[in-house]
Amino acid sequence: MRVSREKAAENREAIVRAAGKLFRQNGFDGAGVAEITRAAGLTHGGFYGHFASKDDLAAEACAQSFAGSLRRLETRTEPPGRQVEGYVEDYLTAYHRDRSDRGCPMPVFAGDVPRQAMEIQQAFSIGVESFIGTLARDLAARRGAAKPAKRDRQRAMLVLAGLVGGMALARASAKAAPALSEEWLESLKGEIKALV
Amino acid sequence: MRVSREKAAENREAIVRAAGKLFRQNGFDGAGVAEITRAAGLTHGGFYGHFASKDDLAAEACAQSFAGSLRRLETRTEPPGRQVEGYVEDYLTAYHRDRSDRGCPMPVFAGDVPRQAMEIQQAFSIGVESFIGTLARDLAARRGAAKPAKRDRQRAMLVLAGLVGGMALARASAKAAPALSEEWLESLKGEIKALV
DNA sequence: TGTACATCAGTGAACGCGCGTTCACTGATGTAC
DNA sequence: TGTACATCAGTGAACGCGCGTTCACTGATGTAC
Repeated sequence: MRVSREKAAENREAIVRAAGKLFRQNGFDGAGVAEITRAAGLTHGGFYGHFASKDDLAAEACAQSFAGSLRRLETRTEPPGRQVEGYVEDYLTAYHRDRSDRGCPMPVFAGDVPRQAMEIQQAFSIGVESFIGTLARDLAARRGAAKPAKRDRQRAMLVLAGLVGGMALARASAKAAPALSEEWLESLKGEIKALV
Repeated sequence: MRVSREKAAENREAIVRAAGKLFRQNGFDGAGVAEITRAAGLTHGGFYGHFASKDDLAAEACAQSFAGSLRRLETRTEPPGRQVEGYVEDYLTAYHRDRSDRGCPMPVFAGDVPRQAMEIQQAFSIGVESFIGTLARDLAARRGAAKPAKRDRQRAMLVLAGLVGGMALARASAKAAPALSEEWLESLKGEIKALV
């Protein structure tokens, strides 16, 4: 049964949104086309009217997840030069650890991206580059510099690697070693904030 | 056709070894029982005489990969207090990035571990804990301290998170953004060595 | 504005495929005498 | 030490299942007059 063009566009958007949640929750290989379209309130049959393939959807969902995650860094309330600190504080929380479906795509996807389709790898790299740039700009502002220098970018990359690695490791130990998982969040919060 | 008990033990070991390589190369879900046993020079039929399940093998292969990786940290030639620095230098190399099948299990596995069987999560957490302890001991030695204090452990966790996150991100960008991938290795080498 | 019909978004059954796992069988090993 | 036979490590076909993808069909939408 045909639906209006407007409704069809909404359905497409609902699929991308559901995919963003489910891929972040279960990984690219852990969420199927049928599960995703069902979560969007549809059946899987019409899927290929909207997307060329599952990889095509995954690349778009990856890009959208990055955009949403980056927005949370760019719309912070702290003054410039204090935003990275606040972001680190919000990033290394039990809530973020336990709700990967709403969180940063990097800790969930990074390990699998090398084995995914090229369009997914491209969307991921573009997202990472945006994060580095935004972090570096705030680190430059903290120094009173107008534009980020190489040292800002390098420090931004250390901060990002620490956040992504730390969150991935905190999640990996959450069930089998909960005390270690908490320690990841607490220790890194202190160590990384001391870097900025 | 039956083989000797000695040969059977060798076959079992060959399966674990092949699994360690293939899981690190293709991920837990990306390497199958048939592929692994074939790489060990066997067929898949006899697999369940050696292991209760694929997850059972994965847990053992994970533990063995950690042991081998940890050995590379514990048998370094630098004097105590200088070993972390050397390890960082070896870790953040193009060779390590391009040969994940021979490298550290953490960047490959961390993202998928939360969705794996509990025995795999346990093997992973035990391995991570060993790494933190060994890194912290060397950081303590650098200070001239006999035993690692809390600050050594926290710093060790930052170093480990940076290495693991950095390597995962360097691999994720290797094909789609090779310049960014190189930058991950170079920038983090400098930044992390400055931490110890 | 109203009518007739072409369009096409979405449905649900079906496809081929690869996966983890099972099982009847084979034949060399290990053991009892 | 030699022989007869029970044991069991490994083989390869087969299983059920879930996956991504395809397709004939449905019926409301959008359009031509």
